[in-house]
Amino acid sequence: MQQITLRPCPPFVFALPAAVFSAGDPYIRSFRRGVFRQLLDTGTGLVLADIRSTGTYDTPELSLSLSSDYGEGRANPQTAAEQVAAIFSTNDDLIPFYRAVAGDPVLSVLTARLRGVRVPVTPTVFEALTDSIIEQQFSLAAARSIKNRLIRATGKTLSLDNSVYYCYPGPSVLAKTTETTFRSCGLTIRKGEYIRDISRQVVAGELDIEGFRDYMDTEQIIDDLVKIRGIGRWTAELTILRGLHRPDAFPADDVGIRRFISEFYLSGRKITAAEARIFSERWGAWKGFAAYYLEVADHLGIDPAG
DNA sequence: TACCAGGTAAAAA
DNA sequence: TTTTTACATGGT
Repeated sequence: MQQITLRPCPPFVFALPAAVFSAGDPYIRSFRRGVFRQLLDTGTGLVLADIRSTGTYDTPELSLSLSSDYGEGRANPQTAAEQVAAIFSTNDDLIPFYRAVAGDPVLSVLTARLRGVRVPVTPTVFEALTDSIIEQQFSLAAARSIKNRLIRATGKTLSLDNSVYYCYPGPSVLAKTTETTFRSCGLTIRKGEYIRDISRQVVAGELDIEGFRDYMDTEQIIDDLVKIRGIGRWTAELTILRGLHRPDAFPADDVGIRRFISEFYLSGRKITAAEARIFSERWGAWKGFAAYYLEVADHLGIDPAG
């Protein structure tokens, strides 16, 4: 057991995002009694991370308890801490975002109500990409169920205190996952092919997904991603928002995002993806974060007019 | 019980 | 070139 302390950039809230995005399977990801728990793959070993908030809103502090069944020093605790920092976006400075949308009638209310909330981020770009493929077309509830089954079927495991925890499978595992396994988890045969083909390209060194972090231009990343079979613009933009954590990635094709704009700004009038893309320009380089705040507000039933 | 839900590629027209 | 269709599970 090792203890590490993270000091997020204020303002920071922990409980709300942790609660909203716990997985529905406590052995994959859970949030109970103030403790967020997830198994992380550091590359040199698996680490079960227990994360709790020990600071305040303006002087935030996250305390990590890292457990492993590997010998001391095998799994790198610093890598685990970096993954936790990524998941909770602890290094985000939200103030420029809040300043940019201060004149927006809806977001000025939401950023006050949700002050400190960050877009949840996956430890790897690969995870964001496979997540997004699984979520294509389906309701999020259905996608989550399928995702959890895939993690249980293929993810590495760690046994601690008579419990078995599962972590998200990497490309080396998914490259070898059979059609039968994908299908038994509820994926379409087609989606199984997408994920397996992408994983094989990553393993073969033909595709450097994590390397997209180094690209300067978001549009260039979208152009490169949509060349891959199974990835359309929606998947590319969602991946860039959740995996690369770019504030300007805005999945305009998303029916949810279009619904939020419709409900919050247009008295329910439906809009097309093209209209949503134009609408989002009012949020400039922060349109991705803006969309996420609308999503959380919708999820929590917050009425920006009330 | 139906029917729809945070797309995409491939087939058909 | 543009328009349809198949896909698959969970919620209502």
